[in-house]
Amino acid sequence: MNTSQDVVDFVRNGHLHYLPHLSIDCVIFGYHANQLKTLLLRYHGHEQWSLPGGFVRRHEPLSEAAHRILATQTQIADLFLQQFHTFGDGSTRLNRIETQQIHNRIFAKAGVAIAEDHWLSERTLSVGYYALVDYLSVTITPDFLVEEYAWCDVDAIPSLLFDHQEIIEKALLTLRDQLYQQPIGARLLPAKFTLPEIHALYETILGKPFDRRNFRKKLLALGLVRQLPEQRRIGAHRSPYLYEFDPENYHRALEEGSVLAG
Amino acid sequence: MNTSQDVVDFVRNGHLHYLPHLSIDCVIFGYHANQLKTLLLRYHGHEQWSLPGGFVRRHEPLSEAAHRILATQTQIADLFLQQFHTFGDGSTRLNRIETQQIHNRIFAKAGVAIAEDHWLSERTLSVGYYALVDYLSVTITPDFLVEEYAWCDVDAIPSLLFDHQEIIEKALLTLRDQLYQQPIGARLLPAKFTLPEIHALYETILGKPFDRRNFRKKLLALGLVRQLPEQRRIGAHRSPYLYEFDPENYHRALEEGSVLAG
DNA sequence: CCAAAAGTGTTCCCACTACACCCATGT
DNA sequence: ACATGGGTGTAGTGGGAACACTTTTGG
Repeated sequence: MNTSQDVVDFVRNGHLHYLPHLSIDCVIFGYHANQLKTLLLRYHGHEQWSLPGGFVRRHEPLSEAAHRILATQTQIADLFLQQFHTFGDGSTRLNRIETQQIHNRIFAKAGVAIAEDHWLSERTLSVGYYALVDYLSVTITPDFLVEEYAWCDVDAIPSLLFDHQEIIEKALLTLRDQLYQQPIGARLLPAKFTLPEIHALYETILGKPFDRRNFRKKLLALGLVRQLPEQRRIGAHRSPYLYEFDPENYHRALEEGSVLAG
Repeated sequence: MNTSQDVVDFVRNGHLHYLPHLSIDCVIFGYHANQLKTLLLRYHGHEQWSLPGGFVRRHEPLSEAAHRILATQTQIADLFLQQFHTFGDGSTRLNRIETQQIHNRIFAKAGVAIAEDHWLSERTLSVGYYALVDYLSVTITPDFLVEEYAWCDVDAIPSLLFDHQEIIEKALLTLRDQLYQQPIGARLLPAKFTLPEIHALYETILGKPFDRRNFRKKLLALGLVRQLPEQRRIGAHRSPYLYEFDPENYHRALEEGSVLAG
């Protein structure tokens, strides 16, 4: 939503166009400087951070809604989006009044109030999607209601609104579970990357160390990556070679669930 | 719902107590005679079969709703229930009129009609849960609206209402993916089972053959099962030994994702 | 010259694979 | 006796694990 008027329209007429009681929350993962990060935002009037999210139109396919929500908040060239869980157990149980207050503080920026019987004040389940993006190719389309955006290291997530903490944790677990079934490496890394980069990425996601030599051996033995003649300059150190994924072997390995050396 | 009056109340006042636009569907897996089966039901007035399902109360945690729905339709001692996907892309896109007609045929048994603007006629997303049960210890609590229940072999599923076909397929894929992370074997088998039983179960779920000797060797090497002195009589053949799971080793192996021999 | 990071090869052993014959039971 | 299904062991090998020194680069 780009203008105050958009927001007012949404609050007044949203119930005609969106499904109540259901939202979509997106955990956007990126990888930079050997750190796994997620994109968070902070609404006007709140100190706590939130996940990007939105609502489903009344006749819109669910996955289409997730893509639309992501597309309106960020401009991401090549997007991988995956549903991972639906949250409705509310470890963070908010009552109607609390929900109303949170929304009122958000929407105050547009000078519009949310009543206690407004649909946004009601209980809302949330479908969680995770997105994998190339950190460097993301640009953000600022939303009228959002005061700031930030990439946060996943091991230093600040205090979050609603049950977004729980959603991120589940997304991380899913990432770990699916590392050998989904093209997670290829989506988080740029087209050309170094061995230390992919090595650190796997260590970060799985939370355990891998022997560098065995790791490279396995990648090459499975034909997952190809070494390029180019090198990258990284300052006062030896220049690492660049690699690229071999799409065919990579996707075959994902289907078979081939596990890398540990 | 046990009586005509229950059904009438539900149709008239359900919107006050349940969340609209959202249902829960349960794929109940059981294992018997070396066949993986799911429990299906057929509503009065329909030739097609359906998954057991229901709606979420307005302030009821989602997983609690799933347990309640299962508990009212079946009496299952020891239940393992796991959310696996939320369906809202509608490969089976039904419009309002078609949805209304399906519900009208179901609810006709109670002599109550569903209007075109009734909440049950509207677009509904579905949260899929799969349950693992010990086939022999399930007893069914007949529902007023259901004409018959049946366990169907998963490789001979009949034509189903709504998008239930897709839901079962996704449940089976999930079962396959999670066989080494969730206690699927232990929940589908009775407390004591034979090696040929568990062997065939793994072959069925993963859809590929395992060498009998290597399979047993691996189970014992990981300490997953203990051989008991008892045997089972199986008619005109040699009596197989009974085994039981070693809970401690079994759960440790699941956490590590240990893979059995292929 | 030094500090920091990247590149690289070998050995050992365990665990997976492949494989076939005998035994128990009921008819 | 026979048909059916269950029980059981070994040998070979390939892949995973462990492990340390050299090279590059910039300051």
